[in-house]
Amino acid sequence: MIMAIPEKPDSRARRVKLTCRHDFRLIPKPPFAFDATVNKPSHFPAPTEECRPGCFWNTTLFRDHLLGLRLRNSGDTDHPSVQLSVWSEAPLPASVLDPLPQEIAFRYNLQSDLREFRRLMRGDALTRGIWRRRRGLRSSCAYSLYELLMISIVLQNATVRRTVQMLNNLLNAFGQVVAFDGRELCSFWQPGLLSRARDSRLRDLRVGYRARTLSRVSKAFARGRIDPEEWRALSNTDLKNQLLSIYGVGPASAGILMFECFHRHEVVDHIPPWERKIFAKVLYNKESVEEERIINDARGRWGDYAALALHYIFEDLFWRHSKRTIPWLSNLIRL
DNA sequence: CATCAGGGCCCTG
DNA sequence: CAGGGCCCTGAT
Repeated sequence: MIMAIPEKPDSRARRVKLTCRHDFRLIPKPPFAFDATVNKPSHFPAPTEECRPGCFWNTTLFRDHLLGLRLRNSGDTDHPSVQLSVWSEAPLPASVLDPLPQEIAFRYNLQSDLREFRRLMRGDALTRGIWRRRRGLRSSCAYSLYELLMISIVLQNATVRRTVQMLNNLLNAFGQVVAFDGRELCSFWQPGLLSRARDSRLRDLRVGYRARTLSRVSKAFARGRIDPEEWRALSNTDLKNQLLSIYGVGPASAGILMFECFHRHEVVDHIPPWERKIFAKVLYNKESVEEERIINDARGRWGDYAALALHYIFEDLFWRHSKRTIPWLSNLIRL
């Protein structure tokens, strides 16, 4: 488990209280592992979310509305059910409320059919046990594409500590502190707000050369020229090309977005250096292995589910690490 | 004190 | 298509 301290919301940020509440019930396709889907122990802690067993809170901007979300497990792996509660400042118009359950179902990939994947996992000696422990885990993202893009950008060429620092600085400067359901979380900003910020102001937030990227991406979103909901229908190749066309998005960020945001479980085109070391150890018991080899082997073993299988292996490792420290893994997590 | 790589990406030759 | 440069930070 990454032990960086999630900083408390800062007094510099504006505060807002969300008092309107709407409730929905979502029924995922079984098997569905609630905790393993909402909580990714390999991720760094973000002040925009909070996680407890059986419950998850986060803020997000959806169709220009600031929302506080709570997902609560009200079923089990084989009979899944999720209570979704949504808080907002004012009553939400139908244009936001109606598509919301679908949106959340998409973000958590609730309707994914895992039968073929299950067959592949159980047919492989390495993943059989992992499937037993984590069956029903999905690729998921609690955030919009824009929000995940901001996270991807602060991940670039940075260690965990620095990523956390950059994100917190940005959230404090441009986000809000959001109170709902008895807790306070940070929220991201509207793209337009960041697009108008001066370069020097961003530099002061210690984001370095990423200032240019953050600003250009925000401009593109503020202009409304990017419609991520349309991109969901694209083929893997077309989607990847669209993502790569975004300024500041290269192979590593495209990989994150393809998998976490768009749930493309087939696509493993790139494995970043840090993950490469971890897979080298887990899959080959070696210090380092060629990226090409890891990718080809994964495709051979898990076919169209190579990315999802690697994700299961990775998250299972971090889940076990959070229960009982795995020394070699501690050494690879560079704070 | 200096130097350097780090969970990339863009741009140039 | 290889490699330099880029902001910062902590490690050496």
